[in-house]
Amino acid sequence: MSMDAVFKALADPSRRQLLDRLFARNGQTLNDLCGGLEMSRQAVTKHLGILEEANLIAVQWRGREKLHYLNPVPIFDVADRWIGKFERGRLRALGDLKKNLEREEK
Amino acid sequence: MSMDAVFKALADPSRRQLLDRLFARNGQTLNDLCGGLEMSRQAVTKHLGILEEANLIAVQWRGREKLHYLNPVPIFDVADRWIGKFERGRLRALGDLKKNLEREEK
DNA sequence: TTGACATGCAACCAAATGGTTGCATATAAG
DNA sequence: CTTATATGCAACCATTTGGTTGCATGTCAA
Repeated sequence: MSMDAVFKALADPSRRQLLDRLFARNGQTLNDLCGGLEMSRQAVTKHLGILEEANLIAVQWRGREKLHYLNPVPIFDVADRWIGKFERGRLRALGDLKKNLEREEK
Repeated sequence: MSMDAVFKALADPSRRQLLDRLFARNGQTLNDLCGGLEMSRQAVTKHLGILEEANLIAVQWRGREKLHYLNPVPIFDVADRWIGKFERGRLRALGDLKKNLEREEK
């Protein structure tokens, strides 16, 4: 459950779209998730594999159907551990930038 | 200032490392940022270009030196607009998953 | 049992990515 | 002016990535 895998998984718009679809309706099958998309089923399979690898979706077999469930915990972790740091530094960094630009204008 | 560019920029560990370095000390030159790294200056230049493209760093010329400043605003935006949605759905999704697993155990 | 359906696996391909090297340009310093 | 320093630009290269197609496997239903 490396953070790098999560970042990489989120980097692709198709994968973010799949997460969006699962967010809208959880527990969809592979075929469900393929519906209306322009890529082939195999392309979706690969994307889902990468999301699964990053632990962003959990999978459950029901007979011949594979149900996909959104797991937003890694997203939460990334936001908390990594993005949170930058948010905390946000005002400071903007302050530096502003100060520097002001210095430059003199 | 597309969100896709931000996601893509954050996907690479070298670029996240560069942001970390700027977070530690803001306003470094290209040469500063190259120090101690294993890649060539040109590789760093390319990474900085991508970060700049994503508006994650702001640049300021001082003579022949290019100063780089961290801009965490796009990170904040991504966390707010996109990740925030999933955080809000976090408990719900986990509830679904748990409920489903329980159903399965019966 | 047989056929339809849901998914997996593997080979292959084009394009994007991350990196290098060599050379050019502009600014600072002696 | 000359030289060293800081950066940019462009060509090139190997690997990864996102996608395809074809075929195999497993499960449900008639």
